[in-house]
Amino acid sequence: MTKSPVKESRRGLQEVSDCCSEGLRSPIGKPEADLLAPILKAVAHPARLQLLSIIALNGQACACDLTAPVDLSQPTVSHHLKILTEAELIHREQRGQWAWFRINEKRMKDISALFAV
Amino acid sequence: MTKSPVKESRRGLQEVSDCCSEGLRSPIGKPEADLLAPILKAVAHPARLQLLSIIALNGQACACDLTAPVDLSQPTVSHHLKILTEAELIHREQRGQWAWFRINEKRMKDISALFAV
DNA sequence: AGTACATATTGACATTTGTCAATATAAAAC
DNA sequence: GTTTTATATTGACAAATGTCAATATGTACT
Repeated sequence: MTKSPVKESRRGLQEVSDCCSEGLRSPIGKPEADLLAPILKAVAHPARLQLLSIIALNGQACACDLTAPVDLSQPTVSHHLKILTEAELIHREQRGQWAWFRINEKRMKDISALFAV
Repeated sequence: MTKSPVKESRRGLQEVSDCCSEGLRSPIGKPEADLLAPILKAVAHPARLQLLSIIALNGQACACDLTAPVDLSQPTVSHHLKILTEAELIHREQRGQWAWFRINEKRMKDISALFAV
């Protein structure tokens, strides 16, 4: 066995807390910054903040209930949910014809820790 | 006295914790989201994360020491520092010909609290 | 007032982002 | 299998963002 290809390719946005457990006070180099920025970018949009809030508030939420409150078209909301999902800020689960979303608590904790004093 | 014009106009990015002290679990409406998003946007960039980290790490930092580590041109770094300053994530202070920056601890706490479980 | 140094602004440009209408796909119900 | 309902994808477009070279402004020292 020469190399573990799976673990290597699977890193991506995976383990934020691995790099920056001491928050901004531990040095953030370019690699760490490139890992963190897309996650924060995903959260840095008014509609996506609202979506996160609704999902967090109810523990879970169906996509069908997420279009009205943000006052955007269905495709646009679907797009925002995809961005949140790909940043692993939320989990997606198919139930029948509905898509249900839950908060990824770990990611929230990671972000919170990053800015903790 | 009919209205307080100063307080009204001065709100802007000012008091984040006023709206969202219970984090994502308290409902975030459009007004709150529009208040928060620009602040998070300011932080959601690799170079700006690195800048924040360096400033936080040293307690303070001179602009003159911030160009080299992020490997960008002087105008670009100046631009990023302006964005961080306008989002009130850092404080700017002129000392002679140098610009010094300090972290705005309150803002960090606010962001941290927003994502706290 | 003239020079040297630190930082900011301007203008230009390529890239990315947010949005929707139209369409496609998936899942259930009939 | 056809129809309905929920969600995703595509394609197009305007707007915002990140970057730099060139230039301007500010601050101190002679």
